[in-house]
Amino acid sequence: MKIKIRKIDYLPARQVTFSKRRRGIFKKAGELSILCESEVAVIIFSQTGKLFDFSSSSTKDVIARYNSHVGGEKSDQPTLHQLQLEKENNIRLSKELEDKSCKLRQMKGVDLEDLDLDELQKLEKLVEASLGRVIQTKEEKITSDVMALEKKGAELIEANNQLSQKMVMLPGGDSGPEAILELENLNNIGEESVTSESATNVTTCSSSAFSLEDDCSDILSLKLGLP
Amino acid sequence: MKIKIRKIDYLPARQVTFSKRRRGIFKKAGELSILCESEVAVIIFSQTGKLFDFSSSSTKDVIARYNSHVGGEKSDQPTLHQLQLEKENNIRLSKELEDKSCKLRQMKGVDLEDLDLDELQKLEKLVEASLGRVIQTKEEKITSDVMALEKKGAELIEANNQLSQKMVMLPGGDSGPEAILELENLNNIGEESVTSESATNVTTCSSSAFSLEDDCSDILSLKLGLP
DNA sequence: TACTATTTATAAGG
DNA sequence: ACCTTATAAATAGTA
Repeated sequence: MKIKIRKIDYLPARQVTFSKRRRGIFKKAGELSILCESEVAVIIFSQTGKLFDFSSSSTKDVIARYNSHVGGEKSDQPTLHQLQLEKENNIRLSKELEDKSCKLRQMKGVDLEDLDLDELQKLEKLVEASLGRVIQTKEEKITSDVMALEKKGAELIEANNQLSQKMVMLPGGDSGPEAILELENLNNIGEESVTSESATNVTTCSSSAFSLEDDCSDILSLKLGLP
Repeated sequence: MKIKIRKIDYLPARQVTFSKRRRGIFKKAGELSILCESEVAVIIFSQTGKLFDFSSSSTKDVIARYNSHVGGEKSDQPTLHQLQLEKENNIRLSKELEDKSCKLRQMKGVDLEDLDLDELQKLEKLVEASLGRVIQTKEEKITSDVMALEKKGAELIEANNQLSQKMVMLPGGDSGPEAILELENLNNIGEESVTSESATNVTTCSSSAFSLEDDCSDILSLKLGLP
């Protein structure tokens, strides 16, 4: 009764064998998955194109797992779970963003209709305190900027003095005196364009609310009347 | 030598059985595909997660055929592109959130180190203006709250009067007089708990910054000494 | 589908 | 991992 493993020509016999062996394989697959705690899927298409499948869990899951193991190459398979996570993340972020926007608007003193009196008073205190800190920071900034300017001005004057001393020792050079700047000239430039090195790492917060479109050239680029 | 179909506890035996039966299934699958001219794929993940697969043609092809047979359900295919979109969306939201957080902190007067003088001055003006609006809103609120209170107080007094008039007409009822409240009593409650209907739709902005944990019971729930 | 003769798979042990 | 062997299981052919 042994048979050769080659196509069974007689159709009814083939159909019977197909059905018997198919059940046999499914049974073996189930046994394997239980005996060895493994995940198994069997997919069979009959000659007529009919689909039969068996899986210890879910054929789709096993296929997904297969794709994630095999398919670094192309296909989709970081799969639904990941997509779900991303979507949840998205929803969370949107909520946080909405919350922050709401608070920001309230800090700006708009959209206050929904606040009750107690909240309004707390908000007032908050904004008041904020204003105090801003003013204090601003004043500290002015102080330090002025000090930095004075220091640089003094250095410039010193440098200028040294330069003009060298000038007068050169033959035919009488352009020296015009290059000398006094300290007062430097200080009077004042609050318009004090930025020297502070505006470099603000890019993290591209503040469109309080624009930072100043890009004044460095005050040190003084044209000393030199070639 | 018959065995029960349940997990083999002894690891080495399990491993041996796994490999033997796996080969057995693969052999059977190959035989079936030849004998009956069918397309077969077997996918097995060992307990340790290792993948073994067999197919009469190509496991991927069989999976593709499986998906086209099963997959009218849209679940798996739109993923890759969609996942990409979700991720980009996520990144965008994160950036916006960071930006909003930064601005919010600056509005609160912290993290001002990176601002230059010009920006600080603009911020000061902004906060100043905000404070003005908050104060104005607060005062409007106080006015309208007080007016609403006065109106309700008047209505209550009117209602009370009508009730006590009915009381005196009833036999044996002398609990009437204590229920009467004067307008002054109502107004003196004042700023502690004025919220009547304004705190319902604030939930969109769960303000932890300026807490809104007031939940005072309605001022209208006056116990008139009735049964 | 059911039976049975036979082959095949495999559990246990070396 | 590979053999052996006893036994269980699968199955080809038949009714």
